[in-house]
Amino acid sequence: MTAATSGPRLRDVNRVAVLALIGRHGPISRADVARRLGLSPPTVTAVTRSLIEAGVIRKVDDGVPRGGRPSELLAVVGPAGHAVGVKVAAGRLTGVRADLDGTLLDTFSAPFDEAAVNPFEALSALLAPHLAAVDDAPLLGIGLGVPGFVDSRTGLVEAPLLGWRHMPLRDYLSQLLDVPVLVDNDVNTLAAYEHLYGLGRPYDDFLTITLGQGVGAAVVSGGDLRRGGHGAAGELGHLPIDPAGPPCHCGKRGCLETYVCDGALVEQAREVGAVGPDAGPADLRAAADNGHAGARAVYRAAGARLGTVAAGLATVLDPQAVLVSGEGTLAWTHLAEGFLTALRAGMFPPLADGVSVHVDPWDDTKWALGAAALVLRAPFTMNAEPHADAIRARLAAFPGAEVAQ
Amino acid sequence: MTAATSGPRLRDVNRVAVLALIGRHGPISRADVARRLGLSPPTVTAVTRSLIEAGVIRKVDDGVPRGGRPSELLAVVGPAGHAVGVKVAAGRLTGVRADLDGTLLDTFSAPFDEAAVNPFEALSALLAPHLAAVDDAPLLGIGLGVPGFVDSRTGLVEAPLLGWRHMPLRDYLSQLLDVPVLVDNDVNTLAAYEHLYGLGRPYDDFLTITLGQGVGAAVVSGGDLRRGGHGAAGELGHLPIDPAGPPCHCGKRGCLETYVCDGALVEQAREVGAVGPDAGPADLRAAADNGHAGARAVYRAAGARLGTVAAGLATVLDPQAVLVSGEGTLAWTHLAEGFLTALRAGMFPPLADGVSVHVDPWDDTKWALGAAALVLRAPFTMNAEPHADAIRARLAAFPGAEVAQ
DNA sequence: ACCAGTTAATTCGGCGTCCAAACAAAGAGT
DNA sequence: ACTCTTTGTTTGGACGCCGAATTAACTGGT
Repeated sequence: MTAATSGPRLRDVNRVAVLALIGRHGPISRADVARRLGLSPPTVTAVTRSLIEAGVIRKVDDGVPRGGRPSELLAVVGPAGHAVGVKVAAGRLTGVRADLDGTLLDTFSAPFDEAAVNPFEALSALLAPHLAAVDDAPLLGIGLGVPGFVDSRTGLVEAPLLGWRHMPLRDYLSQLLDVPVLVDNDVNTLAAYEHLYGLGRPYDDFLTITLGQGVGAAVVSGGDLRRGGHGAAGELGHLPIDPAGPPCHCGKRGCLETYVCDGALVEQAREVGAVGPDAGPADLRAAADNGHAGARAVYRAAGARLGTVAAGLATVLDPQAVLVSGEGTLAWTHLAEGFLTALRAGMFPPLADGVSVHVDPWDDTKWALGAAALVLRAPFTMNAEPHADAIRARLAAFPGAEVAQ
Repeated sequence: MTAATSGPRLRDVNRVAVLALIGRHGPISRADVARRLGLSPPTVTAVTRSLIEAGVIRKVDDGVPRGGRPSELLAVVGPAGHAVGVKVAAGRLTGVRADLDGTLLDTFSAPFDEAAVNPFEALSALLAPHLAAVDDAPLLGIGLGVPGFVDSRTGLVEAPLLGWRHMPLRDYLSQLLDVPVLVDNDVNTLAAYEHLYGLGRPYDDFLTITLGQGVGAAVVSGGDLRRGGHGAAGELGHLPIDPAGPPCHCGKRGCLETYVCDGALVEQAREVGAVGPDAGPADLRAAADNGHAGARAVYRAAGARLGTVAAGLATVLDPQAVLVSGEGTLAWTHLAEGFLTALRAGMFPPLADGVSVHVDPWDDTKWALGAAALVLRAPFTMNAEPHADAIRARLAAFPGAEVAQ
C-alpha cells in the first residue's frame, strides 16, 4: 500500500544486504539473516516483510526445528523480475531471457554485422521484441557481454576483435530502448553468472578461465568482480610467456594466446602432421579422440602451459577455486591431465590443496545468461553501479505485491 | 557533551566514510565531502562537527575562494591517536610508533629469537614499554607484519621462514597486553602504508612488489587489500617460472625466487666470476657500481625476469601503478633497465601506458610503519576487521574533545 | 562604495530506520 | 504438564539524514 520502498534515497543498505544474502545463500531463515548480518531480529522482520510485500522474496519452507519454534525459510521469487542478456561476438549475437533466480526463459540468436555503419541499430532491432513484461513481471534491464575492454564508469567499449573503438554502447542503447543497460567484458559476465547461479556460488574468491578462439580470465575477489583500474582486468590471452616466442597479432611476442587458443592448437597439430592442412578445432578433437598420439601431445602441452599460468595466478591471488569454461573445454578430456598436473606442480604445496578446479561444460547460452546475470545481480550489490538504482526501482514496481501470501 | 559518537551501534556508515575521505584525500572542504560521497551538506556539517568535537579532525586552512564564501579545509588531527607497528623477521624485530596521520614518532629495534619456546614472550616484553598513551592520545592498537600467511579470520599465522605453524599470534598478544592487535603478511602491511600515506595514495588499484631476501607482492584492488581465499594472496616468490628450473627450498622447481632473490643473484654472480666465493648482496652491488659487466648482466637479467612477471600480473589485474620496494631496490639503478623494458614489452600495448611504476627507496622502518598503518587505517575502513570497532572506540575516547577550537 | 551573484556552511522540522525490551508462537525434552 | 529453547513479532524511543530556508563570506561589475 504505502510505498514501503520509498525512502528519501534508495540507498537502504540493510535492505540490499538482506536481499543479497537471501539471493546468494539460498533459502535461509530470518534469524540466520540477523545473525549473519549483525542486524537485530526486528529489523530483519521489517525488511523481509517489505520485501515479501514487494513480491521479491517469499517463504518457501519450514526449517527443521531444533528445540524451538521452527524457522521459516525465505528465498527470492524467480518470476518477480527478468532480464535480457546478450553475448556479442563477431558475426553473431546470442541472447537469453532469464528470471531473477537465473531460470532460463527463452533463447534467441541472430547474425550480426559488427562492422556495419551503425551496428547498434541491428542490436536494438533484435532486442526490441523482448522488452515486454512477462506475466506482469518487469524487465529489469539488458546485459551485454562484449569481447573487449569496458570502462564501467564511462560505459565506453574498446573491442579490437569487433573493430570498435570508444563505442558508447551502454548509453546509446539505454537511451534508445529506455531500459537500463549494463555492459561488461564477456568473460566478466560469465563470471557474474557463475558467482550468482553457477559453479562459483559457494565461493567469494575464484578465477574463471575461458578457452576457445581466444583465452580469457575474470577475477572474483572478496565477493566482487574485479575490473581493475581501467576496466581491463582479466586479460589473459596476452600474458607474456616467452619474450622470444612466436609473434602475436597484438604486436608482441610469445603471448599465451599464441600457444593455447584454438587456432594455435590446430597450427601446432598441423606441424606434427596430426591433422590436415585445412583442419579446424573439431578435426583436432576428433584426432585426439581417436587416439592420435601427436594430437594428444598438442593438447597435453597446451594444458600444461595453461596450468602453469593458472598456478601462477592462483599463487598470487589465492582463490578458493578455478573455473574453466568456454568452447575449448569440449576437448577437456585431453587438456585435463596436462592442466591439472601443471597446476598442482606449480603451486606452493600447502596452498595447492585449497584450490578446487571445476570445469563448466561449454554452452553458448551460458555467456548470454551471464550477461543477464549482470542485471539480475544488480539489486543484490551494494556498490553503486550505473543503473543499479533504476533496476532496483523496476523490481520494486512489480505489481505482484499485495497478493495474498 | 553528550556522547555524540554513541549510536546503538558503531556502524555509522557515513561517519566512517567521511572520516575515510578526509583521511585519505588530505585537507578537503565540507562541500567537497558532500559532493564526493553524495551526502547532503547538513549531514556533512553534523558528522564533521561531531568528529571535530571528538578531536579527530580539525580545520587546518581556508580554501581558495572561487567567487563565494571560502571553504574550510578539514584534515585529521595526527596526535589524536597513535599506533605501534612491528615488522617481525627472523632474528630481529623492528618497531615504530606513529601518529594517526602516519607521522613517525619513535623507532626501536631488538634481536628476536623466533625459535624460542615461547617467542611471544619476547615480543610482548619488547612492546610493553610502548603501550602508554602519549600526551593523552590513546594507543589505538598494535600492528604486526609477519613473513608468512595470515588468516585474517582466525588470526592464525603460518610462517615457514620463522618455523611457525598455526600460531595464534593475534589473540595471544591481544589478550596478554589488553590492546587491539592486528596481524598481516609483512608485504601486505607495506601496501597498507603505501596506500594510506605513501606512493599508493593516489591509487585504488595497485601492486606492491618487494625484492630482497625473498620476493613478495601485495594486491590492492578496488581500494582494498586483497588477502585471497585463504589469506595467502600476494605470494610471488614461488610463482612458477620454469617447471624445469633450479630446485627451490619449497620443494618445487623454477620458482621466481630461485632467480631473483638476493641469494640467487649472488650465486649467479659467483658463477660468472663477478664476485668472490664469500660475497654477499652488498659486494654484488659494489661490483655493479664499479662497472663490472658480469654483475650488471646479472641485475639486468633479474630485472627483466621480474619485469616479465610484473607485466603478466598487470595484464591480468590491470592496476594503475606498480610500486617496487624492499631491500633489493638498493640496486635499482642496475635493475631498472631490465625491469622497465620487460614490463613495457610484456604488456598489452594500449594498457602499458596506463601503468606507472614507482620505486620506494628501501627503509626498514617503512615495513614497521606499514604494520602501524594496519591499525591506523582501521577507523577509516568499512569492512568489519576483527578489532576495528575496538580501535574506533579507543579513538573516540580521546579526551582532546571539548577543547576550545 | 555598493549591489548582484555565487559558493559554503548552518539551522530547523519531519520522516524513516534501527534497536532494545517485552511478548507471542511453536516445538523438544523431561 | 511443565520448562527450556529458538524463532518471530509488536511497541516505543533514539538517532540519522534530508529538503528547505537561512546565514556567512567572498568576487566581480558598476
